[in-house]
Amino acid sequence: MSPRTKEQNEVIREMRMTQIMRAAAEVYLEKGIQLEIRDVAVQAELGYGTVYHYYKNKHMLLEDMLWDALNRTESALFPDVTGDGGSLRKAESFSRLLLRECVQDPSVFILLKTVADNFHQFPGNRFIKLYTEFQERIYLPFVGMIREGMGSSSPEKTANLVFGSLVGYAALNIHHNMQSEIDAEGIVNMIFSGIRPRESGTE
Amino acid sequence: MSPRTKEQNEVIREMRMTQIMRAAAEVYLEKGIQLEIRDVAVQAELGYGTVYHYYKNKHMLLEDMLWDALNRTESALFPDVTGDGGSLRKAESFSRLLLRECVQDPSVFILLKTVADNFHQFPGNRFIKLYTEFQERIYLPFVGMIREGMGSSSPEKTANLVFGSLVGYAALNIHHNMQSEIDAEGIVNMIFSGIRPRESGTE
Amino acid sequence: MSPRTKEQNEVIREMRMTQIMRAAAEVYLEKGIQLEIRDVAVQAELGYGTVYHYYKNKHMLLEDMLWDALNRTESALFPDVTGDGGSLRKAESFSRLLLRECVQDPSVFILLKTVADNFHQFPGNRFIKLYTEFQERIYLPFVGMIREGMGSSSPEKTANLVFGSLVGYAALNIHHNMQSEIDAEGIVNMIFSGIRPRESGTE
Amino acid sequence: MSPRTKEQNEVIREMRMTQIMRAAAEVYLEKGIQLEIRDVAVQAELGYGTVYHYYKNKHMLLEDMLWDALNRTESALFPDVTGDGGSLRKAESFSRLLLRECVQDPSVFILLKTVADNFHQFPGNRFIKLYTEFQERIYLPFVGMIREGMGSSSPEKTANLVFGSLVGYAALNIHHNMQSEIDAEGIVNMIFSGIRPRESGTE
DNA sequence: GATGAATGAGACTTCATTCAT
DNA sequence: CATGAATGAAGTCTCATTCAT
Repeated sequence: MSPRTKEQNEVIREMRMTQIMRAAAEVYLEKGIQLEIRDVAVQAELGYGTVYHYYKNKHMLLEDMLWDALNRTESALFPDVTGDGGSLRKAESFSRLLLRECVQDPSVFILLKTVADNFHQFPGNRFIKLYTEFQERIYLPFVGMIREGMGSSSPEKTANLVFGSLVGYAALNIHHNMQSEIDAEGIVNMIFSGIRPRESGTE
Repeated sequence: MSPRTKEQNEVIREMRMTQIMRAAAEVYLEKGIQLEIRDVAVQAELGYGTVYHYYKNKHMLLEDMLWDALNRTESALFPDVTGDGGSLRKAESFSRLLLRECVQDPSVFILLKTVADNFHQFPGNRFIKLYTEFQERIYLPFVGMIREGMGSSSPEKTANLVFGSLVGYAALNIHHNMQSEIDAEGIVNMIFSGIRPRESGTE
Repeated sequence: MSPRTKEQNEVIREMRMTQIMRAAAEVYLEKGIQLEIRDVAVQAELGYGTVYHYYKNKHMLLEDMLWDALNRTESALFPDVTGDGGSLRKAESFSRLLLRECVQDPSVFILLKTVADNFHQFPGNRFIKLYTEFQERIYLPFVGMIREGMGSSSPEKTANLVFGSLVGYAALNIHHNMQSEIDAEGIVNMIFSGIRPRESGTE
Repeated sequence: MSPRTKEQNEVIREMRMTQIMRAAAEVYLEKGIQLEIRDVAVQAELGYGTVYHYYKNKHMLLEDMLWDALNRTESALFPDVTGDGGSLRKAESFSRLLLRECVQDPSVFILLKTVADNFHQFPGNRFIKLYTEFQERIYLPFVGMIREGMGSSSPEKTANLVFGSLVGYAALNIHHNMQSEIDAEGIVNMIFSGIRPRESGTE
């Protein structure tokens, strides 16, 4: 009866959802949590009914977008990070990659900012699971690197400091349309030269 | 003739408006731009009609709150900053004070975050004037200190870096209810040790 | 205890109420039924609390204003009208005076227009009494003049025709700020030359 | 691809908007400018959300209703008017048609009354354009007929007189639920016999 | 799968009115 | 008497969501 096979439909489905999430991220960048489904539909060049065809409601869409971003963040970070070198080097590399992802992928930026802001202004506790997973899959590994690399007594504080700075810096540039100016190398060097333990001896 | 004198009324007005702005800042911290006038009224322990007695609408209230914060920020920074010492010292001092204001005064935090985010998610261009004044009265002086202190070729980039980091760090802590953990001294030292030009000579 | 005698207070009271009604008429001319008590207060150069000191609510104020206008209309018309001459002459004279009152006294105009519009858009049936009295004291006498003057089979229809025309003409001019252009003589002549029974034969 | 074609949707839109405007005119007749969107929706047998689906707000709805009435007024008048006969005959015919339209089509009546009242009580200057067009398309042609027909030195005054009278007469009858009594022939004869220049000589 | 017509919950805002001073 | 601070009922409007096609 159907002129399309199941597989074809599956492909369309996949495509549409990606298209919608991408649009949502772009609109979110502009309007924040106040984004309207209608805006998303316009941005995606779809009717707004179509958005509802794929997402039961606004929050499911945002949630899906953020889960997707979490997955992509993880894949972007870990192949490269888990490598050689001292742990602090890893943390630096991790930070650099994070920043680069932010610039390239709006939804990754949104994820990080949203986590940094503790999902304030997101209603309900729909996002607790997402937050927990972010902690486990992204934040705690990062804290680990810092701990190992510095022997710091409170690696969480340091991690927060780095994480907050990175996200704040990214936000400032992105919201002022200066993505291109973001100097991942520079800021990461700065931050880490600031936190790196004073080399003993000759100072 | 008049039951209350003009002065008495003026005092009441002043008081109420401050009370309302304070309440608004607190609610904003929790709900962001989605704050409802009803919440503000509840927080201020007033009927919501009273809020409308003083502010024509939500945005006028927020605007007034931010102007007020701008004034307080300025007064908090400059008496102390314009002092002795090298310019970089001044910039450090400035940063430290900024962070402390953020912690003590929610509306200052909101101002800084809002400026950093370029008023994205604030509708219309009601806030251009505020932004311009912030630039003139807070940001440019800060850029000046950096320029003098570092001879950097792009003090703006450095200022953005510092400013973004400070605000990002503050946001992360405030939104996770860790104001008390904010280590103004620590983060400012870190940032400035990161940007301070390498001392030539013996290193 | 009171520094003013009862009489003095009575005088003030009288004065204030007139002042308020006058202001109300002026505002009504501009904003219609949507007039706000605050506007009236501004126009009367009083605090809006003061208006409420004299009038329990908006509708009582309007009602009082219209009753007042009714009384003034009656006194303006009848001394002069009940005179000599044929009844049609009286009706003409009546019409002319009516129009002149309209121009000089906004609240008379409002009364006539409101009656012509059957108090549509006035809520409730607060105004039935006023309407009835208007009929008895102004409209029916006028119908009587027409009946006598024309021997018409339906003097009401003719009266409506005249009354509607007068009010419509007045409204058009007043709302276009052309009170000064109102040519009472002209329009009344026109209307009455139109309704006057054709004089037969020898003229 | 599309479930309903663009054309189908266009037809629905057109229908609904007409339905809503018609309902609005009916409600306006009863409540005037104080009409509520809810009443309009009830009258149109639609949810009030649907009204907002088509009209951004109350004033846009009224504006559209009046533009529509202007167009219909024009089409009703001119095919028949631009005909044979002396200009005064045309003006009479024009007046008769105008009055008939008023009776049959509430929104035409509202348009004429609103214009006569110079949009007093309509807020803002949203309606200037409409007023101007009314002048050009309806009023000035009418003034022209009068000028030609009478050689009057001030055809505008005469036109105002006629127009004001017609609208006032219509208003009185309509607001007293006496549409059926409106005697277009009669009042038009009356008015024009009143303004027609006395035939010199032989009468 | 794709769409926009239809809808009402709920937020926003106005403004009449009360009342303490 | 005179006033404006305070208030919430009631209207305006937005926007997420449902659903017929």
